[in-house]
Amino acid sequence: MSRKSATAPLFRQIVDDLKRMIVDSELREHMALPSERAVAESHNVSRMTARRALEAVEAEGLAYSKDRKGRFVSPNRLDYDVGSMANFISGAAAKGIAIEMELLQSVQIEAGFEMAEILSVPVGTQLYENTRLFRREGHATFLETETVIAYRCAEFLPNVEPWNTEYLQHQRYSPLGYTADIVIRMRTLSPDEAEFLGVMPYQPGIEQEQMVRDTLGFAICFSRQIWRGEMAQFSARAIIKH
Amino acid sequence: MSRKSATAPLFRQIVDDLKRMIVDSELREHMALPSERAVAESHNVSRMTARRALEAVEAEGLAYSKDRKGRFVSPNRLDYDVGSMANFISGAAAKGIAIEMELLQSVQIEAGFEMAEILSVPVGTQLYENTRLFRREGHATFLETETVIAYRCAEFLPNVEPWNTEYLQHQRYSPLGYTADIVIRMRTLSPDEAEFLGVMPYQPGIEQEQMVRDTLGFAICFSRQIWRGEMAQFSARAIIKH
DNA sequence: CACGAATACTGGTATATACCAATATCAAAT
DNA sequence: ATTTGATATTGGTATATACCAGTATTCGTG
Repeated sequence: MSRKSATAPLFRQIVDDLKRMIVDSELREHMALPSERAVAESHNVSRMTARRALEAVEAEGLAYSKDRKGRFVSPNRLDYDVGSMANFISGAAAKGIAIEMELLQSVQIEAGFEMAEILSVPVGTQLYENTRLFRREGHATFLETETVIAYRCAEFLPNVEPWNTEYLQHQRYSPLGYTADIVIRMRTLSPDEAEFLGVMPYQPGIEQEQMVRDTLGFAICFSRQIWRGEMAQFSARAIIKH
Repeated sequence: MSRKSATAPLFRQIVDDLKRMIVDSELREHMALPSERAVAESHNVSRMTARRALEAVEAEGLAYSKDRKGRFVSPNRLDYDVGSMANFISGAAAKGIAIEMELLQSVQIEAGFEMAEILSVPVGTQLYENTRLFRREGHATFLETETVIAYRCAEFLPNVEPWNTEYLQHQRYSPLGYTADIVIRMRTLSPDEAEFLGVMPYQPGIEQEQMVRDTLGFAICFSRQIWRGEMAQFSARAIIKH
């Protein structure tokens, strides 16, 4: 209401110009946007105003920034089908999308209070914690931390030494489950997460939690993903309960 | 990396102060945060720096702003269980959460190219389009636009005159379906949407699309929700396909 | 040619200032 | 008691300036 009667703010006009350049494909994926100073000069505004425009484009998910390097056009979203997460990577491959997975850390820990609560196990239970970074065409997309109950791991994979790093780099435990309770919400990235994902800290992203259970409903593992907001898209099929 | 070795930026320290005030419950839901000028004075910084801090708190979803009124503490998230959306309102009521639904618009239109594509019907097919605003304790939370194929509506509700506004105000067509294909992603709010939701335009929010089908897989209706980002939380149960 | 230093450029932070338009408050006039 | 109008406060926009710390390039030296 109200202000829309007046002319649009200067920086919004610049945003529109920049967006037009992107949708018209003058600028392609991962190409650099003009710098703050360049926009300031070309549009005859102060650098702060140019900055606001570029930040707005970033906030809309059309661009991402690398500290002191510049701003770049965001690639298309990556769809994550929560119903076929067991073969997420091969599913994407079938659509011609190559997903790279990097194992960042794999440690054995004891359940603290919070994780014991989540997994319904006693405090001190042995757990495996695996952190993986997923990229698409070299572009970091989301980060996953998976927490598996150790003895359940042996139960499902009797032939595999669970501490086999080679194995962990190519497989995930999630496929072992039968149901997954999923929660999706928006939140800002911590500085640590932002660093791995190559974005500025405190940018909004999307968090997805999965509680994976067996057919009897007993917990197997819990995983938490944090996605770059502009890259995330989740799809699912729900059976409507009447 | 890099900068974290140095001391944190001034505005981040202020953000931490404000966040502490919120989590320590010095400030409760919907209470006003200190104004930009007040923060500037109390922390001995320029107004622009105070503003950056308050905007960051807003970006993190802990506060929302009303133009020229101030910034206020965000309420808790509202969970939307996509598996029981047929009785979303009564489900929330069972948890002690009162959801108010307001019918903003209800029109009969003909399918354009895009919607015809989505619903797999010929261009020109009669459709009902209903727009509803959902609030919790008077606080706008999400906006829904539902597009129903008119003749399917009569099929499922033979006893109800579909153009009965009274009915539309209290019921939704979605429950008529059996499966729903759901897509969730983050995007910024258009100025129109922002106005209905009472937030500043171009703030990030979460969009949820639902394609509701009958048991044979034929389309019944398509609905699109846009949520205030800090209010949104989606939960679902997936059956893992092997 | 290879290396390293100087240089230009980038975004991030921070201040000071100015004006606008919407809102809220409160006192004066009716 | 109600309306009106002045005033203070709010966030939104915009400029000009300054400095910092990484990054990329270039150019001269060995």
